[in-house]
Amino acid sequence: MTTIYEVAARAGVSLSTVSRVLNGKASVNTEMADKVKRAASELRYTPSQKARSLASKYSHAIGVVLPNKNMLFSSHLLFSFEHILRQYQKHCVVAFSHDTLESENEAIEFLLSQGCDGVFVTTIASNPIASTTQHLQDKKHRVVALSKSELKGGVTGFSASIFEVAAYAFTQLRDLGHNDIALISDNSELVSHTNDISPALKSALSRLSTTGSASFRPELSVYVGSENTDDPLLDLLARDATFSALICTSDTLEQRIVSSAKELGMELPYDLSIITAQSPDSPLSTSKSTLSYSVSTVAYSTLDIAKVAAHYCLSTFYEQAAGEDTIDSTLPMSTAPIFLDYGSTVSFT
Amino acid sequence: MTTIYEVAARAGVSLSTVSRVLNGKASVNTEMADKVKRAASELRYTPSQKARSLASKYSHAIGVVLPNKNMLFSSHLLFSFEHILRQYQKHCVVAFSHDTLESENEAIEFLLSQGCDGVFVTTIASNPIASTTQHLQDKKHRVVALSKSELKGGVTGFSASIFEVAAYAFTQLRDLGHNDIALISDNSELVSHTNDISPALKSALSRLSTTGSASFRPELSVYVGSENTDDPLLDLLARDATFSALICTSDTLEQRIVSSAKELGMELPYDLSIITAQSPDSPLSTSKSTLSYSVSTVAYSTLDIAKVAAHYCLSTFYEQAAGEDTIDSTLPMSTAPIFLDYGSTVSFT
DNA sequence: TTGTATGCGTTATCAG
DNA sequence: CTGATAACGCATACAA
Repeated sequence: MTTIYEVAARAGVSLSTVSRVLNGKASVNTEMADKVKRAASELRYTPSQKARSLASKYSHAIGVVLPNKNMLFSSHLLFSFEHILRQYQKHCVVAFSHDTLESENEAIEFLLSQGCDGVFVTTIASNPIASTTQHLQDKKHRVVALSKSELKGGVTGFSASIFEVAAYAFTQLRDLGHNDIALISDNSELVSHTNDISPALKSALSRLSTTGSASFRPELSVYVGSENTDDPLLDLLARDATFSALICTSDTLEQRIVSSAKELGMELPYDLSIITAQSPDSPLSTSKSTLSYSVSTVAYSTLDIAKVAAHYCLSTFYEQAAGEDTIDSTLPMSTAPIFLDYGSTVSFT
Repeated sequence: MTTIYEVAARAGVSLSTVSRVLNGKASVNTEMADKVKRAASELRYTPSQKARSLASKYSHAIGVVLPNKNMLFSSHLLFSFEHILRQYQKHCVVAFSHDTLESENEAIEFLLSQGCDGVFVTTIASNPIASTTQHLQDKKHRVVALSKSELKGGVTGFSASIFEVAAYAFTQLRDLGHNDIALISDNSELVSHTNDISPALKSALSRLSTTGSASFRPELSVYVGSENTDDPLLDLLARDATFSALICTSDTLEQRIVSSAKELGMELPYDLSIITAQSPDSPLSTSKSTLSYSVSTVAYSTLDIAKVAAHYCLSTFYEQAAGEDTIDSTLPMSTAPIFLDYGSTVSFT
């Protein structure tokens, strides 16, 4: 193991100079810096993270708490998350929860005790964040959470919930010229008891409307159907609902709608445009490519979620305000990034 | 942050005594030990991993290189791996490869440079271990690999390959009383060019035969069919092959065999027992429960692979020879553990 | 068995 | 802008 002393000796300077050059903190004489750099590369010097973490405030380790459920989703998320953070010389320490509040807290404590600078909690499946707030209160600044619903108690984080995805589906359809849109769901996050769209969805809609490209259209009419019947589509039509587009909230529901539409002699997507708003933690089906009809899927992209998460972690755990544009911004970034996901999606024609 | 000094002060002993008690290395006076323990728990003392890793030889961090492909498999593996190692106070640092030799080596180097005691490489998808041997030569003792095929160049590790799974399928069928068994596959690891079972499978078979519960039966007759025809089953039968059981090597192949058998009027599993030898890195299908016929699946259990991996890591990276029985041994452990996997499997009747 | 002293490789805080 | 020197918190060889 080659140390900083050896580099200093070879470059003929003091070790503090070497440290400065390699960390780029203070300003150094150019030629000295060159000598140091040369010496370092010649000796293939790699700073010891162990010593570095002891001496400095940071270990550059970020903990990630993963759920036991929805492994496919979370591993894709982890993939992107690690990829981004490695570019910042951060490494990811993982610990799985078993989808209980207790095991999740155990995992957080474990990661923190192992010296992580902070922890990213992705256990959105069981969504214990809200109730665990008490426990996280004192270590707020060391935990970033990804939740299905809104975060409470001032815990840093963001939510990737179905209503934001659904709202995006609405705007997509609206931008395509649809003014009469139906939504079939029994999800209480989307549909309220009065069989109307939920307040959460409404606010998500208005958020998107103001930032969206198209102007807000108040004349948009929305029909809400329940998926809890034999034939949701027929049921909705029987209520004199007239709509040219329809949003459903799961793959299985979509299958039913499509076959039902075909039985009714409808042509897709001419008579009816169908779009599936996929929940972030639902197992993303990859069999879409076999569909012969035109159906769109809108869902969170794990890459985008990872970008936001990385942003939050970097700015929460470190001074380093790795701004929205510091991260590769081929894609825009916001608190609620929404994107078509997985190439298997068939787009509108 | 409460340090070891404060604990020592509160217990009225020296800091080295505290260190000894907490690490259980040397022998200590019982009552002193008690005082120390009490003081430690009262102060909620948590040893600093940062200082510990600098002072000692180990960081207690184990790197895990994950592939980009077969995410479902590798995340299940990671889940078990992390679960086991956490009990040994080890934590897992992950880094993904992008299924290229270059990115895999990058990941290994990154993890090592971050202070990991060793790295567990699970990139069995692209199986680059054999060719990267050169690069791992000098850090042999810091890398444990999970490979699809045999490891070369003395790299520590083990293989979880299809032929070991297939061999297990053979013994299963043999133990059920089948003497005439067919194997349908085009996998060169299983079937050699002469349309016979491959040498690797043969040796795996004999390995299992000696350790298995049942005695070896040399009179076992094996028929080998190709899956590369319209109707593999019919093809095999046309060659006057008589067998009561059949092994196939993938889910899709199994589907074909089953439907073919039904067309031929066969009753499953009375006329023909079918077993699927699932490759370790194949996406484990969870839809088996919908099958109405009796088919068994034999595959590596990710839990067992994780156990073996943990064993290797513990004994390779640390003196700590976490023997076969140190690890929870509800299930037996060997270099090639084979088990029924995922509850979705339908067993023989 | 217990306490003391030194080292681990950096970063950070000072004087110069 | 540069070079000594003191932390960082713990493990460990060594002395008692």
